[in-house]
Amino acid sequence: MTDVVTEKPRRGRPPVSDEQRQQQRLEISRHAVRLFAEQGVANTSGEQIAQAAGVSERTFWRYFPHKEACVEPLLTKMVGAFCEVLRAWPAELELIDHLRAAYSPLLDGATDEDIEAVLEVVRLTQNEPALRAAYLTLRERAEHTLAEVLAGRTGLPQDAIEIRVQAAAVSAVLKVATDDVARSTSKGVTRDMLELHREQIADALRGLSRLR
Amino acid sequence: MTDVVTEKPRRGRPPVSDEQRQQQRLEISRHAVRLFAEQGVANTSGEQIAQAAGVSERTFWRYFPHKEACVEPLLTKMVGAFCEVLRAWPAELELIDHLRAAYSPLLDGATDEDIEAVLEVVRLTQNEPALRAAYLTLRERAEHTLAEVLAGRTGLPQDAIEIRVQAAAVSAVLKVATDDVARSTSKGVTRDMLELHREQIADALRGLSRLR
DNA sequence: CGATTAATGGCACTCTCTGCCACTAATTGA
DNA sequence: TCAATTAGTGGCAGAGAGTGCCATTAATCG
Repeated sequence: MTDVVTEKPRRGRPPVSDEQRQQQRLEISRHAVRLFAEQGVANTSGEQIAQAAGVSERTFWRYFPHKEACVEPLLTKMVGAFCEVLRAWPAELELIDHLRAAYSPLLDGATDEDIEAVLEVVRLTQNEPALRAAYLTLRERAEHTLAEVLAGRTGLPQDAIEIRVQAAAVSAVLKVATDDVARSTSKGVTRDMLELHREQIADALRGLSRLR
Repeated sequence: MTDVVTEKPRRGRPPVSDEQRQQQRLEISRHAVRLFAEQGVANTSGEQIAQAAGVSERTFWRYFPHKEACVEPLLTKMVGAFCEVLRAWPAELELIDHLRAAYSPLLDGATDEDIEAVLEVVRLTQNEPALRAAYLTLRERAEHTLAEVLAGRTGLPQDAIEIRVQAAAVSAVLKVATDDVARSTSKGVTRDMLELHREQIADALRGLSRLR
């Protein structure tokens, strides 16, 4: 009956935990991004990244299917943080108010270096088409998570057009605001700027209605 | 003074016109897309595409910087058509009403084969990550055009946050609706479906306001 | 026809990424 | 402590992607 978990008596070396793997990916990606910023994507080879990260080239290609994917671990930090906040969106609140109350973009749970690194990556995607494509792909994956949250609130199915449109719209708002804050912090980040970022998102959400 | 056009007494073979070049790109892309659909992107080599299109591999790579770009000519047809409609948006009309009045998605100016081909490509992008990335990149380029139109209507600068957000949102609406129509026409297209597509876009635009 | 400029094709070469295999690491049971 | 088992790593070979360079061909003008 319950074949849900066919208890296999595990033997042999156990696979590394998912967190460990993510950690390793993140570590490699830091080196990759630094090299991308210094020399450009085209001038940075997989071999170079692998060497900088202290693994063999073969192993590097096992961690990343293509070198553009090196930006994923860092960008996921940011997109994921937003999704988490959205998950915690209480039913009785307006989205804008919730964000004002709960969204400290990148502020909590991340070190200052991480914030700087993430913004650096976003800036990179603005000049490196290949990285931009990876970024856009990542964002679209995140839309599914957003849709899940929105579906939960409205009772509509997760793949309803209205839900998917709203998810895509929220994602678009976040994208534009993030691009903007990345640009405006190219000469250094201050708390003020990140606060401004949050207000921009709120404003932008309001601006959506003006389309009518 | 007027160095605007330094009249060069042209000599030698003239460069091919832009339209001719686009036409050639389109022709090659048809072969590419057919092969992509038949065998998958990964199993289709540049050499194969070139051979099918009747040009040398070297020339093929001059027309397309990477093979994923082969979907651009067809997809541009669709995105471009929408942008054109938006350009013609009269100031006194609501967007939704304008679309209802003026947007025959892919219907005018395109043969039936073209419609089928475009929808086929969109469907391809849903299963082929590499093509999806190219599609998303193309859409983001189109956002600039949308922003231009929206800026013109509101008097705001083209790079104002509000404008960029609205452009991204409209683009997102169109994306979701297009994905949907592509999916629902996998077994053949009818006029009805395309009409429905337009209504879905209108509905989706309305749905945006419900985010508040 | 010669001079000039554009487009194409061919060749060599680098880089990306994969399949395969040998080797090492971690774990369990005898 | 020693097989047996399973996972991760590195090395090597090779197909394919994409570029630089040069010779050849095509189109145009005087």
